Amino acid sequence: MARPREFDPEEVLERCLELFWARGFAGVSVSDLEQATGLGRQSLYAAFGDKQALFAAVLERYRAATEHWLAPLLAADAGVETVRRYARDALAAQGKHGASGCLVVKTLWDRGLEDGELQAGAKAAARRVRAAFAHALERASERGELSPGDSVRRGDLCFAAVNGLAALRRSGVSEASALASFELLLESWQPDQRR
Amino acid sequence: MARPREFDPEEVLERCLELFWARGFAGVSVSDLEQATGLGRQSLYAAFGDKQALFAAVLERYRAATEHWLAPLLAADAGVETVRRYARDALAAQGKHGASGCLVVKTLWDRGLEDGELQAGAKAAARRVRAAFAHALERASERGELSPGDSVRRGDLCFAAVNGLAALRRSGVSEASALASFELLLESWQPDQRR
DNA sequence: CTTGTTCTTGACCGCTTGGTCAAGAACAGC
DNA sequence: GCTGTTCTTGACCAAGCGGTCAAGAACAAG
Repeated sequence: MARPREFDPEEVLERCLELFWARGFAGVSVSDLEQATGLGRQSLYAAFGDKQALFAAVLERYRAATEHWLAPLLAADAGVETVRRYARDALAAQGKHGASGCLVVKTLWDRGLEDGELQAGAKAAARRVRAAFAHALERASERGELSPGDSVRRGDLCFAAVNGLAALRRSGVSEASALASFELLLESWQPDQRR
Repeated sequence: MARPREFDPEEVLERCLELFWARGFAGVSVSDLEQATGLGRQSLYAAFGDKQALFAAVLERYRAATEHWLAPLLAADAGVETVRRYARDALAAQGKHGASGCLVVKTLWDRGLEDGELQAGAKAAARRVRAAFAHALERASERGELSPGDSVRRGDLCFAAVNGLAALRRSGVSEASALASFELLLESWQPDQRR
């Protein structure tokens, strides 16, 4: 029995996500958020709490979205092609959002967010991604798509490489070229490499 | 015929480098710089210009330092071991400086430094590193340490991986473990991999 | 229509930011 | 020991920051 909200919180979070993703937590001012969302300041604060809480909500939304991307890697039929597709999609998504790399990883860098809460969440999210890579690669090994090897370590290398691709792109490499570099990684583990 | 400076500019730049490296351009306030260097504000501004110019000087210093690290990769006798050593040293250096990744790459991310000047310089520096990797890998291929392949693309992958290692470390992976993952990359290109 | 609760609007707060100004301190050249 | 130039010190500035407050607008329930 009161005045209803005039905006859709999900939509607002989406706008905020774009900003935070592109510029980082510290790089976005509350005024920027007002402008991007079209909301008044008090509306934002009443709905989400302070800036850090808003960022936490945004990060959670991002995490949920990536969870969807991770699903194929965690599936039983995951394999090399799944990893390849993940890298391609991740690269494409970053391209659309200003080639900013993974928001979770960016959060790991960000100082000023050292309250532990967010950092711990980001670390956990990163661990999930690494585990998903490891799982897919392990499956691929079992199926004979890859030569036998330490899938966990390979997963970590994939994680590092995928995140490094963002740096590569920033330095002026095209999306296609960056992806080709990543392909090299998967190819090198093929068992039947040209005999 | 005037009052001489009471501080060593090089030493001051070194202090500033530590700060900028750990926290990024926007994450360091001029007051922080005063405190870290022990200098008054006017001394800083008189000697280096504004904050951005100071950062540019710091970045140049960093670039010069990495140039020294790059030398072995560009030498004629460069090979797999050289690349391995570079990755190890880079990882160790990052460990000492708060595991913050390469300052040049961080600069590429940083918005607010979009004046073009710095970004262009950072891009060029990144390109030099990539070229150095490519050179070392090409030499290694020629010498038969590696299977034949596209050294440029391999170099880019090395660049991505090395930079991704910083992300790996941030997510909680130990230095030794991160290095082991990188080793995997070099191993996978060995021509005599177990037959 | 009235009432009660929530949302919205916009002014406002203290604080920090990057940057400047002016006066005093310290030295080189004469 | 002057004199002139530079360096240093510390106060100061406008602007932007994250966050709060109070009053008005809009709706649901009675």
